[in-house]
Amino acid sequence: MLFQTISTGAADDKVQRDAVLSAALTIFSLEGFAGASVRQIASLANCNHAMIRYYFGTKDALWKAAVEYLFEREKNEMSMTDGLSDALLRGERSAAETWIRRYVAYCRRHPEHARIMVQASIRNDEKLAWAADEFIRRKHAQVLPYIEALMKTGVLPACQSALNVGYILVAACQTMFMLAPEIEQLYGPQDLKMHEERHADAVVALLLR
Amino acid sequence: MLFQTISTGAADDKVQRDAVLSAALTIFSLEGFAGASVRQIASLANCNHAMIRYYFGTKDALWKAAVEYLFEREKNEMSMTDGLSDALLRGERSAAETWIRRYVAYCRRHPEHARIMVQASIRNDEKLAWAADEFIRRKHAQVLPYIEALMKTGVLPACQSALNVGYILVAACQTMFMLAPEIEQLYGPQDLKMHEERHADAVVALLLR
DNA sequence: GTTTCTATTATCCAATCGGATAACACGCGG
DNA sequence: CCGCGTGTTATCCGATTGGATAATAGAAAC
Repeated sequence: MLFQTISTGAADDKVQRDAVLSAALTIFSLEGFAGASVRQIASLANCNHAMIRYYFGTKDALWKAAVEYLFEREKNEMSMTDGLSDALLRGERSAAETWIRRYVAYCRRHPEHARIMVQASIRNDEKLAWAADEFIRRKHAQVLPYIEALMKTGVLPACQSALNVGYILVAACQTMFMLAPEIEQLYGPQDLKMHEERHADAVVALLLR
Repeated sequence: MLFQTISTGAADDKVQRDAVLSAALTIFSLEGFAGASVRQIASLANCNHAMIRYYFGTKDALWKAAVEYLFEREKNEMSMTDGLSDALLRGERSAAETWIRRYVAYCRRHPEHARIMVQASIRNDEKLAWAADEFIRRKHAQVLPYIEALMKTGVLPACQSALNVGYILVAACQTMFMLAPEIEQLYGPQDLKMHEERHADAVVALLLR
């Protein structure tokens, strides 16, 4: 079985596989795809770099597996009750506020999400096309109707393009945590948990009506 | 002289030096620092990679020279008349709108600025510390008083932290152009000039009161 | 106990990298 | 016309990389 001399069941495979994928997310997000080395990821996950190749194949495939793992985790942590989704589609302000607070909390907990995807979106290569087809397009199709409904009820100001508003909203939520190292470089160590509440307040105050 | 067999004056040095720095900005922003190679940059600038080492030193030094060039250009293109700066410090709405429109236009023209600095701000290394000391701190000291003044007059909603509002504002302006490859991957080739106006409208409508 | 299959590690390889140095070209002062 | 110094290129080097393969270990089947 995976990464284990003494088997204690299939769950171990998953644990160790998750350790590799989690290490991959960390290294890829911090170093970029080109700057990350499979050996570095293996070292962080306490395994041999040939092991990673054996189970995940090429570095590209490892990146895709890590991104799949990332979006799967996001789906679990950000899953919407039907009630919230419906309220958003009705353009209700309280639903928008709940949604923003949950997303800001997610961005604080998992800054590697924005980090890895922003770097992928800057480099216009096959991996971006794959991620777009596999995840990003789907998310746009989910979020843009919310934006349009919120603009219709006036919770978000009416604009020509919901797409632009969507990018502004998402960027407003995630950028500060994505750039946490910059902020700590400028202002010293930060209490990010405090920033989470403060930042969600700011996003709500700035964007919602 | 620089990169020239037959001299036609010192201006050529600057032109060729600018070509290298411009190429460096392009490659660094697209590939990241680790992913960029000095040979690739030299090739884009039509010179030998040893040439770059001769004039700029290490890869780190080249990156710093490129970032210096970047911020110098920004200073030229985004320079404020005293009138605009004073109006912002008085918290005037029209000044805020002018400022946002100019910054959005800059982000559209030079997406490599956000790309290179975001990647630097994610990787917490010596280069980030250098950029923070050299440029970022200064810019914060310039912008945060504007934010505070605009909050005081109610053009921006009052918030606990001007810093958070500042990051939201800057992120709202730059993210869409930084991620242009993603948008084109999703929706096909875009008329970014049209997006510039549309996006500035959206930022103004969403953030200003 | 032996065989077999698979998980794991050790090793190897060609390519590329940043950086250093040697070789070269060529205008300029003598 | 001839060194001389500087701009430029060619080449070399050790390190690291992604990837491939050989060697090994160790549990399960028999």
